[in-house]
Amino acid sequence: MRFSKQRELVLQRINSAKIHPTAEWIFNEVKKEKSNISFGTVYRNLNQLIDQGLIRIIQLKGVAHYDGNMNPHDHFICNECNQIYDIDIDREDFISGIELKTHHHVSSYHIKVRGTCRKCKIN
Amino acid sequence: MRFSKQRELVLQRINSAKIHPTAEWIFNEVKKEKSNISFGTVYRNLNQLIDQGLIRIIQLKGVAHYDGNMNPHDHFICNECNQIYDIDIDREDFISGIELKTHHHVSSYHIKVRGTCRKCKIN
DNA sequence: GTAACTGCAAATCCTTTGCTATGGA
DNA sequence: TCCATAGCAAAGGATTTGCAGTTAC
Repeated sequence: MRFSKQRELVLQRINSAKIHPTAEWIFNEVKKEKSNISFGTVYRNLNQLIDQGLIRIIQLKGVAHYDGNMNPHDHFICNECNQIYDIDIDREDFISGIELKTHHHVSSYHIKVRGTCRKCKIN
Repeated sequence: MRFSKQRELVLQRINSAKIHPTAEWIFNEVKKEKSNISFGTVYRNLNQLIDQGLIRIIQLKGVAHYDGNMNPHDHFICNECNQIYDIDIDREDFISGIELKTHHHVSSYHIKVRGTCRKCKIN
């Protein structure tokens, strides 16, 4: 992968962001420093950074958010303000544990597990 | 909510489906019985069924899938074939527990917790 | 020099919406 | 009758892609 100022800026903004930004947010941020950057470039670089394992994508209501923290961790999404918080999950006393630790009110959770299914393992 | 043949068919297909279908799959299935149904109708009914708490939506790679099983449960998504399996998660020995039970190979998981965050609780 | 990268604009994909017509209660 | 719902087609929002020019190495 060749160096590019645009990709550097995209990664920088994700890593310094306190939120889990969308492509649009990143685009607007990078634009402040490189006013002629295009959306195509932002998306192309985001996909490359994912392929390189430097960032991860979080789909929320069909909109992609990006996260530069590659340490395994989970997320708390507020139903009101839609903000995404990082959380470390302690599996004992699942919900009460989260509530005690974070002071959020938990109404539901969804665990998404990925891997290779038993059918595909054979092939 | 008034009765509609279209909505009945949409719900029926979701509930009898062994997969977690997309709007497109549901549209094609219902079309077999009601050839003039439109995509708009399918989407409108899907959103209504969600509002009524009769189905739930699962976002996967930015595409909506629908699930008629409202019992709290989680999902296993195969990296190869993208099939979505229902799973019941036993929090002890998280990954090994899933692998033993399902015979899938787990490479990662992501827990999405929802609720009201500590900031929004105040307001 | 050349392959990767860019900006731009058009295309694509999924989903929603405006409109007029239809049909359930 | 009356209003929720339908079909159709156009609009919308997010993301990808084709192309011709530019840049890192």
